[in-house]
Amino acid sequence: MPKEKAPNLSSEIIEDLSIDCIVFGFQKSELKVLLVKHGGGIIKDRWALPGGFVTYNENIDASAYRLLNDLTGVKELYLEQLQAFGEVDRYPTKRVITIAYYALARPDNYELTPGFTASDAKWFTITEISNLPYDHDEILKFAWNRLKRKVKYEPIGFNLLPEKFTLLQLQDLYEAILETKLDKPNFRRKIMKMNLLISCNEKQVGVSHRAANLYRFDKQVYDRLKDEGFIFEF
Amino acid sequence: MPKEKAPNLSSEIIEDLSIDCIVFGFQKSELKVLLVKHGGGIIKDRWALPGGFVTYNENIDASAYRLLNDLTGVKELYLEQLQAFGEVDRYPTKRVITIAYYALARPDNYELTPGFTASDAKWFTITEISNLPYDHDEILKFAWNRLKRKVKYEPIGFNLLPEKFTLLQLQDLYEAILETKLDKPNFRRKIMKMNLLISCNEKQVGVSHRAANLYRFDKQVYDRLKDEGFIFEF
DNA sequence: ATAACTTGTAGTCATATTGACTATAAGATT
DNA sequence: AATCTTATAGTCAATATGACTACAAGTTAT
Repeated sequence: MPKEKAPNLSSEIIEDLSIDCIVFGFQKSELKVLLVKHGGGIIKDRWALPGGFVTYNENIDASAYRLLNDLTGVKELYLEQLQAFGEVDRYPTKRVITIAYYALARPDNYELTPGFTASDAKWFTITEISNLPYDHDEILKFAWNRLKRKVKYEPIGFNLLPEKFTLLQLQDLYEAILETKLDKPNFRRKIMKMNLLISCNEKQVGVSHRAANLYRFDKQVYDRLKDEGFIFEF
Repeated sequence: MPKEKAPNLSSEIIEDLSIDCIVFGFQKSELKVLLVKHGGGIIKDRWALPGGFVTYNENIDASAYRLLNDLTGVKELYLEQLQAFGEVDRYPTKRVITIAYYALARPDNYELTPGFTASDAKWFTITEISNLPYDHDEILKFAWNRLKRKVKYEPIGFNLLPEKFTLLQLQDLYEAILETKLDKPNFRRKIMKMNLLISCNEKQVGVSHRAANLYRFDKQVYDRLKDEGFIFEF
C-alpha cells in the first residue's frame, strides 16, 4: 500500500537529521563493529560509524538501510532503532540530530564495497575502537550497553554465528558481548534446556582437538523466545 | 560549561522535528497517562500526547522538559528517551519526525496547569485511551511495552508510588503495568528478599480492614539495582 | 606407540528459588 | 459474636543454580 503525501515530498535531504548505524559482527571470538572511512567533508580520512542524511521521501528505517548499503555494500540485515542523539553541539558546523540504528551481522557473509561518501569500510574489534568523531564513541557505547542488556532477555546469535556452530562458539559470543567468562558445563546445560538448539548430528572438522557437535537454531523456538522474552542470568 | 556554536543557533523551531511525551502515573490502582487537549491547529480540541517542536538552541532532552512544563505544568520529573518515530506520512501536512520521551510520575504531586498550545490537561486511565491523533496510539503502545519489559530488570515504583506505601500497593502497580494477577505471598517474598524496602514501622490508617505495614524504598539499594539491573520474573 | 595436551560432554551435590498452596492474624462491619 | 476483608507467616514438592569432578575423544609431542 504505497502512501503519497504532497508537501515537501522530495528526495532532498532533511538538513538537520541524520542516521548512524552500528553494525555488530562476530569473528574469531571477537565482537566487531563496521566502520567507514570518510572520503571527504569535515572528517575526511577518519573512521566513523556509517551514516548520512535522511531525505524527505523515505522512512527513517529505509534511510538507514539505504545509507548502510550505499556506504558499505552491506544489505539484507535486520536494523533496529536505538534512539536519537540530539545534543546541540554534537555536530560541529550546524545543528544535526542523529538517529542511531544497530544491527547484528556475520562479517563473512558480506563483501565490503565502500561507496557514496565512504572511501573505505572495515570491521574493527570493538575493544580497539576509540576516538571516533562527533559523539560516535558515546553512540557506540550506548549500543553495546543495549546489546549487553538485550542478550539477557532475548535469544541472540542467529544473525551473528554461522548456520552451524558449536556450543563453545555460542559461549564465546556471549563472553565477547558481556566481557565475562562463563562456566562451560553450566552454560551448556542452560542453553540446552531452552530447546533452542537442534543438533546437526555433525562434528566440526579441521580442528586440532576433539571435534564438537554442531548445532543450529530452531527458528520457531528462536522467534517465539524473541517475542515472549525470557530471563537469562549468566 | 555553556557551549556556543555559531550557525543557526536560535530559538527558532526546527520545522521537521518534534517531541512527544508519555507521562505514566499510578492512581487508584490504575495506570494513567497524561494527555493534553489541543487549543488550536490541525487537531484542535482533540486529546493527544503532550508535545511540540524542538528549537535550534536546545538539547532534545531539554526540549522535552520545556514542552511538558509549558503544556501541563508538570516539571521536575525524570524523562527518558524512547526512540524516534519517522514514518513519512505520520504527520499530515508535512514531514515531521518525532522523538518520544517517557516518564513516571505521581499524579497527586502535580497541579495540572494547561498552557502554551494546550487548552486542557488531564490524566487518563491507560486502558481507556484510544484514537489518538497522528501515530500517538502506536507511540503509547510502544511506551507501555517498554515499561512492561523494564519492570523485569529494574526496580520501579519510586516515581509512581507515594513515599510510604504498602506491599499491596506495590503489587497493584506491577499488576497494572503488566496486566496480570500475581500471587500475594510469593510477590511479598520476592520483593522482600531484594532488600529494597525499609519498614517505616507504621501502619496505614483509615482502612476498613487490617492495616498493612508501610514501607519506603531504600534509595541506595534502589539506585544500585537500577544501575546493575536484575532479573525479576513474575 | 605412548604420553601429554586440548577441548567436549556427562554428571554430582549442596543450596537456593519457584509456584501453588494452607493457615492464621488483625482488624472493621454487620 | 459472626462475618468480612486484607495482612502476613509458613509448607512443600519440584526445579534451577553454581561450583565442581570425571571421563571421553581426539591431536601433537617424544
